[in-house]
Amino acid sequence: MARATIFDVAELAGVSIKTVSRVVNREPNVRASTRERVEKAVAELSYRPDQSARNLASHRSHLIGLVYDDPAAYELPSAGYVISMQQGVLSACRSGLAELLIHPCNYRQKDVGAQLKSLIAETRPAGIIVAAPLSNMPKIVRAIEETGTPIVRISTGSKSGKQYSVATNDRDVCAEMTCYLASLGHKRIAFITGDPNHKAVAQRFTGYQDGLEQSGLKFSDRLVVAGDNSFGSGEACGEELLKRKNPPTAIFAANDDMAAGVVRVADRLGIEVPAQLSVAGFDDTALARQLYPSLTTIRQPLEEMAERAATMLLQGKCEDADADAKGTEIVPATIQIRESTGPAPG
Amino acid sequence: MARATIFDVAELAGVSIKTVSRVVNREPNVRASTRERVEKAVAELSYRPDQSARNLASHRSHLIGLVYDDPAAYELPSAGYVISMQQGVLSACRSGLAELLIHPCNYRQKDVGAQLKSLIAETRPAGIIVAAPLSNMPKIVRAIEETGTPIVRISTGSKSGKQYSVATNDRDVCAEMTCYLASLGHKRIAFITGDPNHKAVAQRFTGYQDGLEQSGLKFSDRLVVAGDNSFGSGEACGEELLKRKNPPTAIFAANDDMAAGVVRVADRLGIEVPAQLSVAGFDDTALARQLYPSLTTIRQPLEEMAERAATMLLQGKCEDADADAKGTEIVPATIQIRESTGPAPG
DNA sequence: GTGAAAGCGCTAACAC
DNA sequence: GTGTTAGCGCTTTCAC
Repeated sequence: MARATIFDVAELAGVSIKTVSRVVNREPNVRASTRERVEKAVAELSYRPDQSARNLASHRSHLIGLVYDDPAAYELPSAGYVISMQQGVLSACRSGLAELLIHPCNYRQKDVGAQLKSLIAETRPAGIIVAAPLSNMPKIVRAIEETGTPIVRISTGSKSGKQYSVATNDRDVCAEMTCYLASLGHKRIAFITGDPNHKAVAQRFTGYQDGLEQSGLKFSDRLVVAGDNSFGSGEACGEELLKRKNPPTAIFAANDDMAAGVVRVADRLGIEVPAQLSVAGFDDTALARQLYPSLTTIRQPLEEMAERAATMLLQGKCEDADADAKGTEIVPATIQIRESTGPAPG
Repeated sequence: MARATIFDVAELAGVSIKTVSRVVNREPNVRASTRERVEKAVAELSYRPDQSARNLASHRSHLIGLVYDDPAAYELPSAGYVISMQQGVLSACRSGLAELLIHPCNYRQKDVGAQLKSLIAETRPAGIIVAAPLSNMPKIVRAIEETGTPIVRISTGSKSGKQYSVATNDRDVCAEMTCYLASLGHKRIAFITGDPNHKAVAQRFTGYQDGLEQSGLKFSDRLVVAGDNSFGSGEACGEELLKRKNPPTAIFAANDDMAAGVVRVADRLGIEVPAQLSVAGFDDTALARQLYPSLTTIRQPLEEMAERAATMLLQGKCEDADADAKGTEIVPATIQIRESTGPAPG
């Protein structure tokens, strides 16, 4: 049995194909009784509209493209980050009759822009979601914009009002975390910065400074060490900080992987966490819960952010090039207090 | 400027659209000089064939569907598993002009079969890759088979010769790991089993038994405890084993998450790893390297397996229903020795 | 080797 | 409210 087409359904329901199309696409202007007849025919023939035909005729697909930094390009731990976003987009897709096309890409390659344009030309997605840190790279964003495809950035930090984006309050929540550490009696709170390409990570540093100020502590760049977002760099930075004559009593790392590195190095140096040292991270990766002691961290609402982004796209809210209408939705991050932080020693 | 169509290219190259089609699809029977002219025109217009039109006309898409167990359905740590497979499929897609459509699905839902059929009817993928454990579930595999779509199972363990599949040697490598532990002098080697729905995990248990036998140790079901693949169950099983009067000196868990649970519980009980207890896992997740002590485990060649599967599909090797031609490719797993295993105490 | 014509299954624009 | 008619941009015959 060949698969049913819109003609088969129309015939069985005794209507024209246009009416079937209306019903399938949930358009208005169909009498309830007609709608029912059509729906019955659809069910009976287990009719599914062919997406290719649909896309071809309508000049758009029902595909959402999700573009993110290729995790294979360096380390694996961003797996959770990617999966969360995929989940978010997928749940929006399920209620929006769409499918998800994933496209990890390596921004270090010269021709990323061209690659993205090819992808778009071939698949004509209904919209593209670009995740951080790519969402902050002009060459990526511009390449997509040039195709005229609606784009939503999952960004972080800065509200650049030029495009639609979904962001979280990295800065504020980092200030909050810093205040929390200060409230535990810590006076020397160190910060490990991350990959400078990652704008969000820079925002976290600013938030740390805000938090110090709000807590009446004064900022010292001696307490700031530069990591690169990796576990290994967390170990290195942690070691440097902890081997000083007057080491910090709390270390706040710009992501969980680096925080995990600090915990590991503390263990090796015989420094007890949290009795002698408090450690906080950012991201709330699976690692954070499984570490011993489990990590106090900040949960980014990635899944929700991705879902919002996909919904914006599917509702067609991002079609117009009208800059005024564009805006940033903020989905707040939340602090997760676990075992790695406690009262300052002494 | 509207995007170029096959007509524009044909006109610029001074040939018919059919010839352009031949060049683009790498078909034979085109004179080299003609091919060149067409390629030049393609480049000049940056022509990209519209996939929708292509699919519509050819009754097939260039999409590969990847179906796997929805990680949101329970815990997050399978993120690495999913990402690895996606990477593998993507690298095959890049050289095969295809795109990847991901479809996590929850096998606990009654209508998974119908959902899969809808997906297939709508997107008409060139083929479907089903990952373990779904690849061992008849209702899933059958639903896909009924649509006539080529399918490759990423399986594990059993070579069920009925379908094309890519598998790894779970059983053999677990025997090897067990022998390795025995060679370190361990006599009481415990095993933590996993989710019974996961056939591969059952194979691991069989491999453990093989390994004991090969090492001249006798199997005792007192040394076998049932986990459910989660970190928490690893903690629980580890605690049960370690609180005995005559505890095992080595624990081999059917996956890394459970092994991590054992390490954590050992730490809490003041048992040193690996001095007093050796712990081994399976999967080589990111966690394995980041744990302290880092985990001796088994690396599954997931990415390679997924790439093989996608390549099989893209080469059209899975079209015929001829059962004889079908077979299982084996990609071997390898032992990764790290810090969590060492000589037996005493 | 190359080309002409006929669709693929749908949506869009308009008529009724 | 509903139907008619043209395509969308390709691949597929099959003819040359």
